[in-house]
Amino acid sequence: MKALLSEDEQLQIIAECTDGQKLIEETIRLKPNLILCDLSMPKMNGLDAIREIKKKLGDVKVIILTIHKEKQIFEKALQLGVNGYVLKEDIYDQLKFTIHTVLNGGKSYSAKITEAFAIGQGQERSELTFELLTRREREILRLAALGRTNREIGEELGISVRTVETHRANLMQKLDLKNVQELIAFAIKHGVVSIDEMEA
Amino acid sequence: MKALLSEDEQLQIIAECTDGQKLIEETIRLKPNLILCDLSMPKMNGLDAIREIKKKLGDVKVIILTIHKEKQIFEKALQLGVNGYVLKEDIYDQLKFTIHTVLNGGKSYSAKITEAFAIGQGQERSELTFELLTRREREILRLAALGRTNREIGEELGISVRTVETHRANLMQKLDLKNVQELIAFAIKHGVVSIDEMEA
DNA sequence: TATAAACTCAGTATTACTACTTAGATTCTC
DNA sequence: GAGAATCTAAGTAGTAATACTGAGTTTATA
Repeated sequence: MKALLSEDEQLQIIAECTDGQKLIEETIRLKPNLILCDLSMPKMNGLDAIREIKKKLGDVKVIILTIHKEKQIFEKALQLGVNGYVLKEDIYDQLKFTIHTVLNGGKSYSAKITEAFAIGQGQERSELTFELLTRREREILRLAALGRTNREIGEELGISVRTVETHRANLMQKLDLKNVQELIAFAIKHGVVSIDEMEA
Repeated sequence: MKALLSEDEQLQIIAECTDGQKLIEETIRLKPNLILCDLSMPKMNGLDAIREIKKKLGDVKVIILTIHKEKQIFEKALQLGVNGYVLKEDIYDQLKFTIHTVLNGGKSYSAKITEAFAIGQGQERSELTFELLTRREREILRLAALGRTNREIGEELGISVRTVETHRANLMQKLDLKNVQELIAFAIKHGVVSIDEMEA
């Protein structure tokens, strides 16, 4: 997202904050024109941070980017005087446009692709490492990423736990993954699982 | 995403497929107007699946939604006659619009929010459960989601492994999480970690 | 300043995963 | 049909996480 926004010459990203406390500190220090922030952050809730900021620096603009469309939260945000409120689901509008274009017989290719053509960039490394996996290994990668234990995977596929362990060890080695977290990160980045189908 | 697309009356989602093989089978069975698919899928690669489909049912329209802007992949997709190619980064265009509106002194609130107002829906459960966590617990949630072992977390924070275990157990119980996968899913959904900062 | 909340640490036992190796059965391919 | 790749399974050993419990110390706040 940072890379994407940086492409816009009218924008300059001067800081990134990992929690609400840092957000307040950095805002006071750097006095930005605009803050783009989520509501759920470590240490301090986004709305609380914004309240602090608006108290100390009333003229800074704030856009909320969140998944929350709960009335209470939005009203609270409005009371605090936020300038923009973007739902994460809004960002799919581009996709909708493409769908309708295609359904009407047209074609639509991402402009960024053609731009990339001119520059001649692009690497396939990660796609290739994924190709190294066998069918069984991908199946197990998926189930493991979804939170199944080896025992459950074995039951689900009708094979021994030991076999699952073998497959899992092989795919971990092929992809150079060190733990479950990396396995999940890989699975998400390659579309083997989506965040939505993951529990919790 | 399914929920989002379903809102459009002109669209009707008649199937969802978890892998390339099922995609082929279902396409032949249901003969949809349009297929929206990723490139990375279990069992069979997206492009291979599309090749099969285009061979058997030439008139079905296909939109690729992917993170890949590699020249080779896009060219391969073009050769197969896909009708649309959407980069996942394209979908941030809506966000860009809001940013510029706000920077120019305007305000911009998601239309979906005001719609939701009329219906009066919305729940805060997950936001509240997150609030249950203490500062220390959120710190440990974050580090655990990023792949650190309890031992590493202890060293990083200068506390005993046993303390980390306690915090971890407490936060798992508070959030009703059963395993690391759910922990990660929760962390991602609440913006405690982003997929990008996760290794692999 | 009392009281609660948060943070700290450990004992004990169990379960899950990882590393490394070996090896037979099946399936695909040249 | 030979050979490779894949799928299957297990032995052994070690590491990591979880499920309980109990308990002392610090910190915030009413």
